[in-house]
Amino acid sequence: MIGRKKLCPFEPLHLIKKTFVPLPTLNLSTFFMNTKEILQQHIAKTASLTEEQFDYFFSHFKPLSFKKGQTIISEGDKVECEYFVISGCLKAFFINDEIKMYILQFAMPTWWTSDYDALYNQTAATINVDCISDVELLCLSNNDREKLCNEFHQIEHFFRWRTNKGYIASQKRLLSFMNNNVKTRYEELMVLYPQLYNLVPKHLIAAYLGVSRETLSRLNA
Amino acid sequence: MIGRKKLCPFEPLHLIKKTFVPLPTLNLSTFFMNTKEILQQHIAKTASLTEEQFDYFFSHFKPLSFKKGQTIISEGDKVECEYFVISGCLKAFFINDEIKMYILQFAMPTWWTSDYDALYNQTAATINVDCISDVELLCLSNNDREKLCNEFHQIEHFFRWRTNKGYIASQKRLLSFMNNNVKTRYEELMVLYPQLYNLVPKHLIAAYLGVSRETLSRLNA
DNA sequence: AAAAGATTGTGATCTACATCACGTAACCAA
DNA sequence: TTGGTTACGTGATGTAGATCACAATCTTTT
Repeated sequence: MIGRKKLCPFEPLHLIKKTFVPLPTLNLSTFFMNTKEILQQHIAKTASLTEEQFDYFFSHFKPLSFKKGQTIISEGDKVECEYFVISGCLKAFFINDEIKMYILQFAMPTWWTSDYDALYNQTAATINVDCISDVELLCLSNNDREKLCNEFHQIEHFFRWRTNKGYIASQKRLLSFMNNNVKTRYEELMVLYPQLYNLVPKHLIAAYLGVSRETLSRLNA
Repeated sequence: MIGRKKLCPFEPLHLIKKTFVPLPTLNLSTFFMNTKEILQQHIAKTASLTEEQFDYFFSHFKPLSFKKGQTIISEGDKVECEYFVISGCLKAFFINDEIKMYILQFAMPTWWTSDYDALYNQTAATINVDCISDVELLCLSNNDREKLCNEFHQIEHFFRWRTNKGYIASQKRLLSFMNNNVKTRYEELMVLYPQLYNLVPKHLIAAYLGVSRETLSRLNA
């Protein structure tokens, strides 16, 4: 665990008042599943694969473990893979003039992350990905994804839907950025992902919201 | 044509100095193609369909014409279709508190537009789409898209790539929003789409950049 | 051609957020 | 336990961009 443990003021009151209840997004059933089952359950929501097909699909993923603070993609790298998060939390971020950091995405269990621009267009990475906590990942290469999409219609279907969801979420975030002030965006984020409140330090939340850590700190008053 | 006709200061100098040259993005060959050929050429870039398959695909599109100022999607509507632009220019926008407008997308020829959140999730529209100029569109229903994606692997492939490109562009715009000031964002937009300089009024450019029209106006100084 | 509406520029003032500076508390490693 | 690092709060001050107000063009309609 990283950051201080405090009650998240954005959780519904009944959760705060009662004794500890598992956070809704920390799915306990997921916690006891193995890596393969986690991916299988994730895929099954949008694509139907036979056991054999899924085994074949799964055989293209490489399991990886990283420690807190380790880097997975650095600016300038050739990007070969995308990553499916089994446990832990990553950040995908951009560093401006070697000074300011902007976080594009926190990647939590069952989320996918990479520098998709660099990955699809085979250009050097412009964003970085590193580990906010110890993490377990499944790594899928760009070539294998395209091969699998080509071999199985259902897999292409899955990836269309995944990207679709990402696109819609990205449009919403853009709108929120234009339309709302920092306080509103912070509240939106905390309502959507209350686990972030204790999982990541506040200056990273600020970097996600696109404000200074000082301004974020002053919002509580 | 809408807006004043002035030389776009963001075009390369040699284009400004010489007598009129067609803008690079106004593809003259496209101009003389018919509706079906425009869609066919667009699809052919990412999917290979036989003539019969394309005819079948095309038969699901409904051609529509609108006049400048007409509304295609209003907030609160049930959204049934997405639109492929043949000619003209649309804007997809959000209105905040019945006062401020934020433009999510200008849709130009061979671009697709809709309220994708409402379309995919079958919820009421939160964004509006209307016509900045007279437009010709091809309309494809959500049901037909899903049916076609299911029937033809290559069509699902096409839509995966289309969404993918949109996702990457959206992420880039988000980063630019966090990282750059108005002037830089304006210059980026004008370099990417110089035709917008004369095609749409400046207050719409401002609404796309997320600033007031006054601030945009003052940038020239 | 005249009237009405849209588009754009510009001054004056206000405000949300950034930046700099400093202090305190929690965590970690030896 | 101690010393170093990271996280976080808060005052003082600076600034990009918003808002309000008014005027000058340009475009469209009648």
